[in-house]
Amino acid sequence: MLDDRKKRVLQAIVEEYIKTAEPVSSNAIMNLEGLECSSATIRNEMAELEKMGYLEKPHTSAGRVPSAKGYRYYVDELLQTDKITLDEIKYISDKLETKINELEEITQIASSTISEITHYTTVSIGPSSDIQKIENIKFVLLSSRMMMGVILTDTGLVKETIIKFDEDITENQVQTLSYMFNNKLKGEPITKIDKPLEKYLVEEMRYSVNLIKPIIEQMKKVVEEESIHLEGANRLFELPEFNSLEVAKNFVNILDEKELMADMLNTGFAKDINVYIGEENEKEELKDFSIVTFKHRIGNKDLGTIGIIGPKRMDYAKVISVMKYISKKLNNENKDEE
Amino acid sequence: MLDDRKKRVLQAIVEEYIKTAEPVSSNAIMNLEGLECSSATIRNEMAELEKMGYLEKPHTSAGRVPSAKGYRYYVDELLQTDKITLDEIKYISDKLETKINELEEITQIASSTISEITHYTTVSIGPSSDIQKIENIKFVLLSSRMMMGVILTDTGLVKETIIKFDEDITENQVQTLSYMFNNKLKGEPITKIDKPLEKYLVEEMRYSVNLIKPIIEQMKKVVEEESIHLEGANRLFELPEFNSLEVAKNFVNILDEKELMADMLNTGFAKDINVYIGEENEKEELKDFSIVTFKHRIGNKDLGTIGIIGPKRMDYAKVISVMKYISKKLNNENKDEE
DNA sequence: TTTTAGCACTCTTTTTACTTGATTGCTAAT
DNA sequence: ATTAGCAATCAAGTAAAAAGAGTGCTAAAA
Repeated sequence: MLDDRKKRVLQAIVEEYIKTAEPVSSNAIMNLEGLECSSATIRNEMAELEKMGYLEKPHTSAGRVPSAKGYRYYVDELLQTDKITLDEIKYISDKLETKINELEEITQIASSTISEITHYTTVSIGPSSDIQKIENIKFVLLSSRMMMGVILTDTGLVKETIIKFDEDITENQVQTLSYMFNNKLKGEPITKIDKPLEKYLVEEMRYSVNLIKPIIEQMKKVVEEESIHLEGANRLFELPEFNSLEVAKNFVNILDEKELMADMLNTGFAKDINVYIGEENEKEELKDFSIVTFKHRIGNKDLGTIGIIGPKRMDYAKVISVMKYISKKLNNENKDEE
Repeated sequence: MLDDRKKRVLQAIVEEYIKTAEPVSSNAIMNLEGLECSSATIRNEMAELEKMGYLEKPHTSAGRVPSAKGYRYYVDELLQTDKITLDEIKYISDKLETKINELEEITQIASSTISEITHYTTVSIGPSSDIQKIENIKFVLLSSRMMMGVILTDTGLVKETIIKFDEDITENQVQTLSYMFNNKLKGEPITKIDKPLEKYLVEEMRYSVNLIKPIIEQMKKVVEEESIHLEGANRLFELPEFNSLEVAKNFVNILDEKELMADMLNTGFAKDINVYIGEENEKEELKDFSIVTFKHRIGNKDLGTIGIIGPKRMDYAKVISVMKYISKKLNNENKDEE
């Protein structure tokens, strides 16, 4: 265990480094609250913290930088999650009060708000398809060979897609299809829309394959589609660590690989807010970054997951404070919706 | 006017510079076809071309680089638009033959194909809303206070949106609304969905404002929404000019400002393919880049506009060749759709 | 025993000077 | 009109030197 002064030194170094991105010297943090002693004393503490693995030295004559272990300790033990100003509270409230028509919009609004306040990049993704159940399916005839399929899920999400046929269809057929699909699928998980269902409908129920096949194919596609939303990709370029072109390129590549991100955000979590610091990320490409994931919900209705990507020296306190506030806000505002 | 050898020298320099991104020396282009003379002779021609404003020198002991005027002359007079290989033709054909469900998809497929072949970034945008007419409007009840509105336009586009109400609505009301909106709007430009219409429906036709207002608001929003699609944002980072962080940051900022791009692509064009070289771009932010816009269509059905963003030394010949081929292909393949 | 002042030592960063190499522009010969 | 030859120019690369920041250790003070 760390004694109180060591904790204070570690905290000061992490916070200073988050602010400046420069290795922190003993001079820089002396005389901070709780550290009213000489730089020599602090140097001694720093040397010990380094020996214990919480700090690192880029080279002999530089200051100290937190190690992954150091950040981890900071996040787990030292972090204060009320680092949010009145202005920020006002800003978030305003944003969340915008009139919302689709639940997906909440995720996007939350996502962009977080990006704006923290100045990091955010990625958001809807609730994963395996947990969603079908509440209602509708088909609408649009023109002689085209109809629209709409799925309403129990999480309040609406997924729609256009389906084209190679032959003309009638309003009557559409009605029958609506009725039949509803009957068959209401209450089932959306992943039920799949090949076996197609087979069943064609072979057992004797529906025309020309009709069923395009429907299943297209609906399956839309159901599986992860709609990934990115916010503030340019923000990270303001950070000094992005002065290395190496890192910058790396980052742009990460953003381009959407599956990677979707993967990240869908990994099973113990808690609603999870922090992955540098090397803790499973993916090699992410080891220079930290990621905080935030599964947000109203009541027990899963709305999706938001991921914040920033440098390892991300302002964890700010990020987590904002998330907690949004979470609270969502659940107060919308209590009546439950 | 430039004499033949000057044209040849200018062309050689532009093409060499496009290939290498290094200032071109007199040595590098001598002995190319049509330039069988000494480097001294070429130096004389280069000096003259510089005096006329077609070339520039980064510094005394460097080779020459084309000026904006040089590129412009090259694009207008020297460019050959059949610079497309058999492999590329095959690749494009394959891509365009994918089964397509929505017209919007064509634009995206064309856009990504162009990006893949040229290695530049592309931005695409659907047809501008002022030219589209309403072919059909449908409303579908989703749940007691929620319905979906679907607009089918004459360009084959489908725009849909979710509309929420503060009070319960019945299947009957939805039917009436469907009928009425269709009656009123069929054949009208989609921009007709606007405040005045709301006013008319509420005040003259005596519809409930609680019903009409959310509909108009939401439909107006979805109609005005420009869906911008980006492809290959990371490709530009392979180019040597992106080794300057300055330029890289600038580029990421451009990508983030979607309105800027939409603006660019919607600016009135004389021709279907337009080239804007560096400073010719109206927006300050774009002066280090060149942009080629491509308005593509099937018959006279406007499908949208694709913009290619690349460095000033973009391979104009390749880009324009690909566009012309796609344009031809679209109109042959889909002739029967007309 | 803990804290602190003092100072030599280390290593990066910045500065300066020097060398190399590519390319031009000019002159004079072809 | 073309070309060979060569001095002049300037970026880019290399090496050495100086400056600066921060530590770690020692010995004295609290």
